[in-house]
Amino acid sequence: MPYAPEQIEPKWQDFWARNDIFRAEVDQTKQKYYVLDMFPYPSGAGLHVGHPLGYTATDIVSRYKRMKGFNVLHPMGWDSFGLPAERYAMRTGIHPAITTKENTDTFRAQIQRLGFSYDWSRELATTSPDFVRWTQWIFLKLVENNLAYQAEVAVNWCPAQSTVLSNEEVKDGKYIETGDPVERRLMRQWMLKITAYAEKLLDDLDDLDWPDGIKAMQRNWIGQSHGAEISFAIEGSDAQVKVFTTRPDTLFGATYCVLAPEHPLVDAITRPEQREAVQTYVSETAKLSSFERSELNRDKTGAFTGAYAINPVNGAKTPIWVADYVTMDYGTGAVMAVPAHDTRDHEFARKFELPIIEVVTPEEGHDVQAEAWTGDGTLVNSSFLDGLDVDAAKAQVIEWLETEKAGQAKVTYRLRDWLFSRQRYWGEPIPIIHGEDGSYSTVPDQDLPLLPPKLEEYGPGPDGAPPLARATDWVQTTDPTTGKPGRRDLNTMPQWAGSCWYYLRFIDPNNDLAFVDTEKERYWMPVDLYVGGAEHAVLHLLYARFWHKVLYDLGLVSTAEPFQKLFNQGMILAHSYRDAQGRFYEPEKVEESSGKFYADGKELVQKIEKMSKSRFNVVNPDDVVREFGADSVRLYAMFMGPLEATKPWDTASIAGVRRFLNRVWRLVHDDDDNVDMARLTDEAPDAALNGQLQKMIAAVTSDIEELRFNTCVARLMEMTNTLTPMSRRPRFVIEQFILVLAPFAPHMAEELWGALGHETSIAYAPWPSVAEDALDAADAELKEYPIQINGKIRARVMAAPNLAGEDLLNVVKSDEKVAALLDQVTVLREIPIRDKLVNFVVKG
RNA sequence: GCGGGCGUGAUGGAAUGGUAGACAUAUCGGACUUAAAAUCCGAAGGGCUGACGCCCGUGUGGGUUCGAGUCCCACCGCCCGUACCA
Repeated sequence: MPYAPEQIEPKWQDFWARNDIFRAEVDQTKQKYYVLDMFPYPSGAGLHVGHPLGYTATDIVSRYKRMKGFNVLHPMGWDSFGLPAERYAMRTGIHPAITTKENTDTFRAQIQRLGFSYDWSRELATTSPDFVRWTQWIFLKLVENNLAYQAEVAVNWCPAQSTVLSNEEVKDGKYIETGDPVERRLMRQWMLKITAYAEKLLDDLDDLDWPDGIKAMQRNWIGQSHGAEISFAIEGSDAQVKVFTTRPDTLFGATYCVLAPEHPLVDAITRPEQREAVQTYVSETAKLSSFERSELNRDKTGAFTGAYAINPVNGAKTPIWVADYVTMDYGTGAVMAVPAHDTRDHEFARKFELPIIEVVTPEEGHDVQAEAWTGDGTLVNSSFLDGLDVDAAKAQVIEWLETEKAGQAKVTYRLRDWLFSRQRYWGEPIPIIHGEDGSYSTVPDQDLPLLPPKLEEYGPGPDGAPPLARATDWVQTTDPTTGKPGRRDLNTMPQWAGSCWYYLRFIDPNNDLAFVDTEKERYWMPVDLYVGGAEHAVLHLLYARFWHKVLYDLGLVSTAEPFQKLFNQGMILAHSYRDAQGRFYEPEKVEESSGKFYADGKELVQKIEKMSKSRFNVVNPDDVVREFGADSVRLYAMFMGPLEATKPWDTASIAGVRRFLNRVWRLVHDDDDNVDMARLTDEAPDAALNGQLQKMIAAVTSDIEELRFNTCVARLMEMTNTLTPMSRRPRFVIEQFILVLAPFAPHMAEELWGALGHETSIAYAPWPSVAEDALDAADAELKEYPIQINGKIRARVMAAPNLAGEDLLNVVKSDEKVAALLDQVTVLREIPIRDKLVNFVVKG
């Protein structure tokens, strides 16, 4: 019987589980290594081949680090609150907890079939009461420290579904599931003060070993900008309008001011004769969705208030307009407009015929009346700033403003506070009790967790109230601190809450006294390697960093950052097939013929796209495991290409790695499936074979450290290709090879390790070290040196390896062919490169 | 617009500034077989040539260098993120 993964894989998975092989405990004598995957939402669709990609990578690192002697923490759990289960409950009446449990069981079984070395004793789910308890406890820490507050904010309201939607569920002003329009509505919501951490979140990025792209996205999202806040007095009023600008140097070029339509001063300053026009404009704007309002190609619109602001620097009267190109949620909600040097102001000024005053000299031939000049230049028309460049003028004008008390330097962030309430059922209820007088108090620690109440129906409550409002008995309660009647908060937390701290709970998942034990936390944190998709680049990773920093400032965790090294696996795409009408076909129904594709007699177009049900191109890992085995799936996932690259899945190509594993099996087994004693020898390998082995070990070791698994697999294949035709195979080489194979194809490695007579699991066998002297001895005989003439290869010379300098030149020049080549020309320069090549620079 | 990334055979991809295409898929040829599958061995970037060989070749155009897929500049194309951010 040949290699049969369907038999050996379940056997070893069972062995690992029964013997707690991957159980991790604090051990101060060993160096720790914490490898974490972004835990999945257990959806009804089951695992997707994208999951095993990242999980295989972290599993290889975990197994490698264990063999290197590290104490490895490698846990898995479930981000199990989520909307699909709730929607399913609304349709069927089946409680989301039931659906969630079923899906989790499916996911767990699918993941276990791939042979990952998780410490399953640490499995957790964000929906479990024990976990919810501590999520709520941390939220209350935020409340206690004034980092959570309630405010009236605009939310996405979907009238057709009578529910609030998250930003992620809204695209182009419509609910992505049904296409129903979504409008803005003011509601009282819980907000988390993430803006208080904007600066730390930005600064601490510098020391993290994260991909530059992700750091850049976080920096962008936080959006720090340096400028000035400037106060403009309003003519005939005590009020002032404060504007934020990054170009205070252009203050002399301000020809009007603009308030956002929602700006609180709009009403107060609008002159009676303009009131009707302004009110009409403001209410028209309010009707627009945020999508319509932010459409880039929209014409500028606005209305004049009739009021004038006084430019503090020169006393100039500038008209105050209301326009929706200024939004209330950035800066101060008001701007000074400098049309000569800002493209948006320029466009507005041209439309409403407002003056354009040049204050920075543009480059030759640029006319600010025709187009704004936003580059550097020399200040003009600006009194005491004349002659300065932009940077000097900024500093100068800020100094002047501070002296005159008309403004000051100011740093503004794009980051907004985090809207933390959802009008949902399947989430952690916000543990707050509201008093009749409008005050609120927190649910005491000993009453946590506060779980979602039992409901008959999971849809929105009466009058569009959140679903929790249906549980009237639950809502009506007594405030345990005051003894007065109160009402529970009707909101739940967003799905992000659990993932903000789950990596801490993995360290100590069963602790009843604390969210994590201090000593264990000190031992295991920070996470040394965190692998997941780039779709969480901003939201999850920013939210988790925020919570972690709050916990750090409260002295509850020992590191300022949770995830030291981050790596993003690339997206996996797949072939899709569609006909001229745009209908998709399942790949099994497609036939290929001379490079074209057909189904039902129609010619199809093949495309590489994201996997999705509607395109019929989703690959289920279970099917692939059944057909090829888990080790093949793992190897293929790694062999496809660089981990971070977006790349297409091609099930046919798995045959290649399966063939490789078949060959590996036969390195040890004969045709009758017995250990092949005839070929396996106890002789030491010759220098060439040992050299290749050592090079392979060195290459795989450094490639694992750098997460370049695709080339690891290629190195393993090369070794096998060398060993396969050999009639005598040194046991030493075979065993070293199996050790290096172990992290990649652990079932195969355990099986062969056992077949060769080892009685303990290969999981903790020491990783082979590289014999440096064997590396040098590798090419004991001859190697080929390419000979270049003026950089082009003209000959090849066989000579001893590792030659350099004069030695190399002498050998090369004594070669007949080289001598002939050099005979006709004048050699200007000789460039011998040690162990590589020789280049002759010649003339004639 | 801004930020990040990517362009290499039929295909996935490899290559500390030093032999471009490792490794694999698909293809073709051979061995084994009554036959097929499996397995093993071999061929293969393009062009010219009977052959030895020669020329061209990593999106395009320049540059640095003895030598560039790799470094620098400009451009073209594609992907991802983000945007009236003052």
